Amino acid sequence: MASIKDVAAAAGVSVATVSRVLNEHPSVSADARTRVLAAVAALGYRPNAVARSLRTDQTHTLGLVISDVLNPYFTELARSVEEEARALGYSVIIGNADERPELQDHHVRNLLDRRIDGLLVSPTDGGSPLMLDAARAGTPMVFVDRWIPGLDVPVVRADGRAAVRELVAHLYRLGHRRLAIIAGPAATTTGSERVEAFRAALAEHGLALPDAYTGHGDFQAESGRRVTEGFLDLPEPPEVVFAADNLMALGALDAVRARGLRVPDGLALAAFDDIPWFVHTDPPVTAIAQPTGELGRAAVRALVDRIEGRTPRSVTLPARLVVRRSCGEPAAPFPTQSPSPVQRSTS
Amino acid sequence: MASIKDVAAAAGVSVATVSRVLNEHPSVSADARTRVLAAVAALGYRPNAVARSLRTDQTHTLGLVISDVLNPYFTELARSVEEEARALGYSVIIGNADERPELQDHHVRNLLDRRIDGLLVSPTDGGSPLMLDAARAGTPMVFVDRWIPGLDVPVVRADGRAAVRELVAHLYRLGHRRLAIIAGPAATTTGSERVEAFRAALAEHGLALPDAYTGHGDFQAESGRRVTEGFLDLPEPPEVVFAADNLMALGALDAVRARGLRVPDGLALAAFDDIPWFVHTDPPVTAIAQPTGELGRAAVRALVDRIEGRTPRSVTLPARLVVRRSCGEPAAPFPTQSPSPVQRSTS
DNA sequence: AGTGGTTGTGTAATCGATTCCACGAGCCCA
DNA sequence: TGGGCTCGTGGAATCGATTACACAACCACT
Repeated sequence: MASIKDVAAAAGVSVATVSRVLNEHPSVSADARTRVLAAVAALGYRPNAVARSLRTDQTHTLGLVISDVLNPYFTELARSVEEEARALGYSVIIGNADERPELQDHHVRNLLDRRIDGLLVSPTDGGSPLMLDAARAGTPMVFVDRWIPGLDVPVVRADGRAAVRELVAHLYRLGHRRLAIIAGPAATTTGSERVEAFRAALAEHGLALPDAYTGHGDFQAESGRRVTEGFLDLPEPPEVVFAADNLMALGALDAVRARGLRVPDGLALAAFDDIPWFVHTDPPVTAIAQPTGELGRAAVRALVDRIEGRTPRSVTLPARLVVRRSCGEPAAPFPTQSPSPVQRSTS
Repeated sequence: MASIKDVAAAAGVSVATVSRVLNEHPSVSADARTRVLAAVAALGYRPNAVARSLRTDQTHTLGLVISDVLNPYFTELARSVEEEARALGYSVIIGNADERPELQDHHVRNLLDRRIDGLLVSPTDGGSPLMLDAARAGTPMVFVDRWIPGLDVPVVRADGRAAVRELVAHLYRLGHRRLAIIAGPAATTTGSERVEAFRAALAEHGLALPDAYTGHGDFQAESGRRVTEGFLDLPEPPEVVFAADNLMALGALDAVRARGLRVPDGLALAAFDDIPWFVHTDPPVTAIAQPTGELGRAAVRALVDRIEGRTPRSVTLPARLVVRRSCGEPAAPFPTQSPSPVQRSTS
């Protein structure tokens, strides 16, 4: 593959001049410029990004470490991150942690070794020494969706509390009183926050959240199935299960179906994170939708601000409830007189 | 961040010795080794992968350009690719082409500029000059799922012909005679092959595939919806629609539902590519399942063989039919006496 | 004692870019 | 005419690693 020296030789100039042409430095004569550009075209020359990075100490690359690529929420996030990064002149290397802290560490280490310009993380745990050190050492970093408390790192996330209150109000209105939750890992902020929001919302209606109705999952489908089976085995099973993410909801759906029960009569279901498939499941699933694309874009903007010397801002956007049929009430065929801001999907 | 010079100074040796210790070169004294390792630990030194790549001309990185990240098939593929690559000591940079040739080109160019060791591509079209040149110039490359004819590049893919024949036999047995297909772009191999396999299978039953029953989609949901609406507007609409990928099937499901019809009574549906959600849709969707994980792993192995000087092999694995309820017959509650190798899912 | 071989180490070249600095040419103005 | 500009250019240092080569020290043989 041709290098800058070959181009310089072909154009009859020095490598410095070639570099200046390529970087649009003003003081290059028109004559030299055309000769260089001709040589570049003739040789099919492309600058070696590795060499450039070594010299300039910038890779124009962002690292994105997400918790689980098979989760459509994170896929959509990754997509919007890549789009916004591309628009700003950066590429993205994605690391999939699969909800495993040691894999997350592997990717963070790998990305740091590659001298990425900045790191976007949705941590699977409270943070390894590696990540904490990197943050404190000044590696540009932004947390997205989940975060690690106590670090001076901007956070871009959705606030689901209002939507969870709406959801609980909706469930209460439908007559449900025994409400259970499948929580995520307590080490993640989204794992604990969603439980707290749910518990607080229940309290507003004078309802408690007993331990037996608090299942511990890991944000993956299998745990949703396992926890739901436990609920169904209780002497007094819950009437509704609220899964803290879409994959655990999928597992719950499996478990209900495996018992020969139906949603919502046997057990009603709601989920955090809305995805296109929820419109088509049997029945369509009531969910709390995050503004995923907006979160990804905002996270990239914050990170690039940090990298380029501007001051990054944390961003919190509201999530919203999307009512479908998995909790009992058939979606109204026409707008009801409901004064609440609950949205109804078209499904 | 500490460099090799800092380590050398701290350990009281030359940079060459540090490098030897790090690369496990045999002729280093035990004494020097321990001093170097101590300095490495004390400084928290990590080798700069950028500098190393420049010198060795290897990045230990594979590029993966996929057609659409939002398609669960490709997500699963990407995941297995990353896993296998990691096991073999490589990282992966994913580029999402979104079924747009110019975006595909952008990513290929970007990856080549970064001097990735090899490229895994699932082409969205017949191949741009850039990609053809790279292949001919000797860039290690492997095609996965889709390929470009006429290039000497190994191909790792699934052969769906047998499964399509089984599907058509299944549909015929259920009494369906008017069968339509939503094809992918003719520029992709999977776009044209699936139509050909379908047409050939129909011919075995004495059925034709009229133009009116051949819809042209682009592998994304919206096109599935549009084509299906067209089918439903025909004076004599088809009884079954076979979507050439899962997203177009999702679009078809939308279109059917929007008309107030139901699957399979209003219109039966089958899809190429099976995904976890198809078990939970209303009704569960009959699909042709590819051995996705195996494909991803085989593709990485072929590419790494090529990179490391061994001779890569093309691989073709069979796809298989998974019968569910979207074509009419309720899944049998117990194994039938069917002598055919058709698999039945547990849904 | 001299020869040859092994072992451990350092010096310096190298990868492909960017960029500081020096220098010559041309111009303007005093 | 000469001093000070600006402009265009090339030489060379530099980024952080790897590695060819030279060499010193040591050992083992003849």
